[in-house]
Amino acid sequence: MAKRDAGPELEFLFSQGVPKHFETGEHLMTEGAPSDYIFDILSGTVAIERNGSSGKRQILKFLNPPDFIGAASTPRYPNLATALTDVTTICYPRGPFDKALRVSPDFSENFRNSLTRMLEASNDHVFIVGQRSSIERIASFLLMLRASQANADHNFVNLPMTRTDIADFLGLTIETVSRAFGSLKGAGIITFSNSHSCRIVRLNQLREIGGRDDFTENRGRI
Amino acid sequence: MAKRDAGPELEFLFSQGVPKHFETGEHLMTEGAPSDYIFDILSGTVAIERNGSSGKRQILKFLNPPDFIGAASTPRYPNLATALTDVTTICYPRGPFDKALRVSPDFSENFRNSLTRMLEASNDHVFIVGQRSSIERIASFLLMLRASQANADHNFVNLPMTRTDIADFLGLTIETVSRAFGSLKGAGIITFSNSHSCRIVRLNQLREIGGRDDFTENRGRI
DNA sequence: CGATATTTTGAAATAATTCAAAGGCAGTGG
DNA sequence: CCACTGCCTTTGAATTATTTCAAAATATCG
Repeated sequence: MAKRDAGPELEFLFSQGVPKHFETGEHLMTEGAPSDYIFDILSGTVAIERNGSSGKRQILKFLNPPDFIGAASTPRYPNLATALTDVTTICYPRGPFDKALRVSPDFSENFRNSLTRMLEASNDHVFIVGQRSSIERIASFLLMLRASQANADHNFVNLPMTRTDIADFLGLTIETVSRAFGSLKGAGIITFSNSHSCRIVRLNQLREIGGRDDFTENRGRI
Repeated sequence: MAKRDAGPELEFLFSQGVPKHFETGEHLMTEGAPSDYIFDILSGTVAIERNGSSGKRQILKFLNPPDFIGAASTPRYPNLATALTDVTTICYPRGPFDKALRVSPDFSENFRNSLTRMLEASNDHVFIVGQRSSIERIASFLLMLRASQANADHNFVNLPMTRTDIADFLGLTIETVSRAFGSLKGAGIITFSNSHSCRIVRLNQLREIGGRDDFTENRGRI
């Protein structure tokens, strides 16, 4: 989320922020609810998901600090947001938020840039799910997590979500996810201490499998 | 694209617009090229695509009037834009465009809403490719085209793109696309006059298969 | 009309899913 | 502290949807 450093309207917006806490499994917003709030994530992991009429579930994004939720331009949220861990947020009402967007070009530009990044992340997601094998998807996924987690040990990756969540994010089943992790492990590319965290042992091989060059962060660059 | 009705900066921006024409197969922009221009599409169909290192191709979006291209916040375009038909555009340099975004809250809001809609369309895309069978993907695709084409005959759908393009959009092969069209035809749900246009005969059945309720346009609504 | 590219159809191969069961881990209560 | 319970994950075997490879049919274009 765009950070505080200018203007009385922004000061006002930030003064309107209310801390909100969610426990694992709670919904920050539900499909069809009025899109009255925007949440700035301070800690924890949130899944944005869509539940199809046929019972299918697709996770659209995993969000972590400093992401925010509630970009919807529609009057109601189109998707469901679920806390995968304990989550703390600051919750801003949409009124002052929109006001700040209109009044502050800097704030507006920051928000626009965030939207663009989310759009590019979605494009990456479509590419992964549309074109890649299960092992490649898992490799890309691990690389994405690695990039988004500023761990002291860069090759240690946290997996706060369940296998079901990973499967629903990557368009696979939990069994396929498990087998893909298994074959990366078997190839000596990653190791597991427990099932919710792993260590990348051969980063270059993982990058090769994951197709590092195919993603936004690494394209369109000088 | 946000349309003209206010302010001197917008007047200036619009005065800077240059008409550009592209023939089938030409690129409006290429991966890694400086993102110096934004194109307003006046006619024709453009594919935004990503070509993976392994030779895989994913079409991220099919764009038609009044869509625009070049939202990239990065200094270089991350994706490739290809004209699928003859395409006419107005090309705006990024400088005045960004200036207009900073100066006009209305213009900025329009652009932000466009970005949000694109993001929601991407989310739909992820859902389709991640969760649905080949026939369901084709059904959704036909419904999307139907919605985006304001044809006099609402159940007549143009397919300006090739089967390869459709396959690369839906994460399938051309053979699977062909077979899926074949089974919808066999079920009497659609008919073909030629391979680049079809008629929806049983819209409700197509909607059932396509999962109409699962998409942004039909959710988050009152 | 002939040549080339695109689309459709067919048969075999394969990646992923489904169904089924075992293994591992965390929390609860005795 | 240990056994029990329930949940999540892993592994196995069979099934299936989609892909791949190959060829025929159809459309497009000079």
